Amino acid sequence: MSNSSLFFDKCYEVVRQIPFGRVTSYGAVARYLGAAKSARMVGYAMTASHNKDVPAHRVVNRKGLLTGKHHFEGTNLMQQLLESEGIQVKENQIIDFESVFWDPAKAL
DNA sequence: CTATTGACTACCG
DNA sequence: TCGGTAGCCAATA
Repeated sequence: MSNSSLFFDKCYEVVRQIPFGRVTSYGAVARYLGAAKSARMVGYAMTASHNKDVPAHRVVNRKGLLTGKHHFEGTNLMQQLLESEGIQVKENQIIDFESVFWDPAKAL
């Protein structure tokens, strides 16, 4: 059952609500959770999200850069997943990032 | 207990 | 425009 008292689990819930073909940033999630200064914690939570049903590949830094791709299997799995959703990625950076950006604060 | 590290972000020159 | 630095908070050694 959902222990939403944990900051990590809150991150998972938000990330899980990211619609198909959209992405968001660590800071956006952190800000939505009321911890704008804890963007690093969101990324830290993603490291532990391997066992959860969390589309961590849809979460990137505020520049649209795939900083966490090294945590996925292989070397380009994260990019491949994004491209599979219709998101163009070049040099570990999402193209037209603003267009695919999904803000939880606005959507929720 | 302190020090180091990290899937970040904002500020400064 | 761009690179470096500081602040941030939790986990790990």
